[in-house]
Parts: sequence; C-alpha cells; structure tokens
Amino acid sequence: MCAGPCAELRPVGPSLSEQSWVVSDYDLDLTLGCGQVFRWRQCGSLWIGVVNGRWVELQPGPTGLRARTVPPVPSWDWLAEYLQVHLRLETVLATFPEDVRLQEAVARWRGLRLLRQPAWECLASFLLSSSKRIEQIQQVIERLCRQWGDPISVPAGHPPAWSFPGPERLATARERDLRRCGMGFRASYLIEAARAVVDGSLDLAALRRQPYPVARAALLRLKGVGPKVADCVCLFGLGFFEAFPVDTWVARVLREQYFGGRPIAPEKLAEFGRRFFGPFAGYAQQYLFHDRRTAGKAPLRIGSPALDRGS
DNA sequence: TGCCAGGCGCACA
DNA sequence: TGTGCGCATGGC
Repeated sequence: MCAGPCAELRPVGPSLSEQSWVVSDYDLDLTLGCGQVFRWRQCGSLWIGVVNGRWVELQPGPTGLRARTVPPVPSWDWLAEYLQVHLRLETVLATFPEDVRLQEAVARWRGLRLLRQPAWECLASFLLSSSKRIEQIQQVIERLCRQWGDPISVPAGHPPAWSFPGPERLATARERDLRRCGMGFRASYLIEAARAVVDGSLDLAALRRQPYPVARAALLRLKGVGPKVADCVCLFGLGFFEAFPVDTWVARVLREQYFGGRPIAPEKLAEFGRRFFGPFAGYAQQYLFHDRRTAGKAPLRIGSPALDRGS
C-alpha cells in the first residue's frame, strides 16, 4: 500500500497512454501481492510498479485489466507478456490432480496468476531473497533500485521511480557498496551473477529455449543459487511452468499434508511436486504457498468452480 | 533477547 | 549422501 494520500497521486489522464485487456479469472491484488514479485505498491484500487524500465499503473476492471504508462508506447506486447493476459486460467486448473488440499487452495485464491518477469530482475531478486521475509526483500530491492538503477519518467505528481539495475551496472559494483542496501552476504552472489551474464557464461535469453532441466542446471552453477532459487527463476522468469520451488512454506505444507509430517528433504519434495501436480506444477506451488502463508485469513468461496468440479 | 525469514555453501561424518 | 552450522539483516 502506498504511504501517501492516493488521491493526490492520480496521474493527469490525457498525458498517459492507456491499454486494456479483456481477461477473466485474473485477480490483480493476489497476483501482485502473493510474493512472486517485489516492486509493486498498492494505492487504493491501483497498483503502481516498474516493468522493463517503465513506470506502470494497473487497475482491475469488470472485464479485465487496464494499464497506463508514460508515452510513447509503440507496442504493449511487453506488458501483455509480463502479465500473461493470453493464458486461460481454466486451462491451467484443468491439469491439476483431484487433490483436496490443492482444490481448497484454488477455491480460496482463484484468480492468482503467475507473471513472466524479466529474467535478470527475477534472478537478482531471488538471489537476494534467501532467508529473508518478503517485506525485507521488497525493502532491499527498493534500495538497490534507488542506488543503482536509472531514474525513469513518471507522471506529474508521482514520486520518483527507478529502473531495476542491469547486470552491466552491478558487475562493476563493489561488494561493500551493495551491502549498504541491506543485502548482507548476498552481495557477492549478486555481483558474481551479474558478471556471469556480462561475460556471456550465463545467457538468460538462451535458457528460455532450453529444456527445463538444462536451464535449471545452468542456474545452479551460480554461487548463491540453490534448488529453490533456480526453480523460482525457471518459473517466474523463464516460463517453465513445471518448475516447483520448495521454500520453507511449501516444504511445510507438503510434509504436513502429503507425508504425515515426516522430514522429507526439499529436493525430494520438489521431485514429488513436479510429478504429482503435473505440467503446471509451478502454478500449484504458488497456490499452496500463498494458502499456507496466509493460513486462516480467507474463507473458502462456496460454489467456486474449482470445488464444483468435484474433489 | 531470542527467534525466524520464499536459502545456500561448506565442513564433516 | 545427509546433517549441522554460519552467514547479514530486520521485524516481532
């Protein structure tokens, strides 16, 4: 939520470019607030963030989504891709197994979508995420962008905003300077990853065209990238829907619900997740993650299509 | 003050 | 191959 009075931040309409998409089963609040992405701020019914170095305002509507940004905007493909507006959620849900635990989570949080984040931003963000709370990750990334990103155009009356710093910028940064953002021991990981991208030993764009195990293995070669971070990048940044990140919350729910509380190793849980939940296991993971993390905060939506399918 | 967080690397058994 | 600990930081 934004800190200031939202009414004062409303942009001057005619100066902004606007685009709408008709899309169903899309809950913007859930999608931007579920912990898969760290740079969006809610301001009433609006969400304000930065995508591909552009200031963006999003608003949910009765038939879909509306977006506004600072012109010129030759094409909106970049934002459509980011928001994944072309994906029918029903197609995803139809692949899920008849599993009570998952169907309950879907019923509670239907409309939660996965974004397709810029790969470098996704990798850098999740490198900084280890052993931190989501709120702390947001703070660190905000400081990182303020200090190392470039100022971008924002509408009149809005606070300044910065792009996410590219690998070229961070590859030459000093560790002690990065640590001032509050990232601690993760600073060296970030610098090494940036250097790998810059020197070409890690080609993130090429990884999109590789099979999931190949892309995952390439990410695992980076210092500071373990199975969980690699799967987050595969899922949120590279578009591998079969990736199944196992963090503390997902491990907890899997052990509780599927293994009788036994201490199964995270890698075994990831294998189970990919096999049991199918080609969109990553989507299932995000529903289980959000459901477990917000346990007890939302009632089941009685009559939800997910439950009506019978499970 | 202690615990824990969208983990990971490393030493050791 | 599995286990335990240290690593920075900040909120509760």
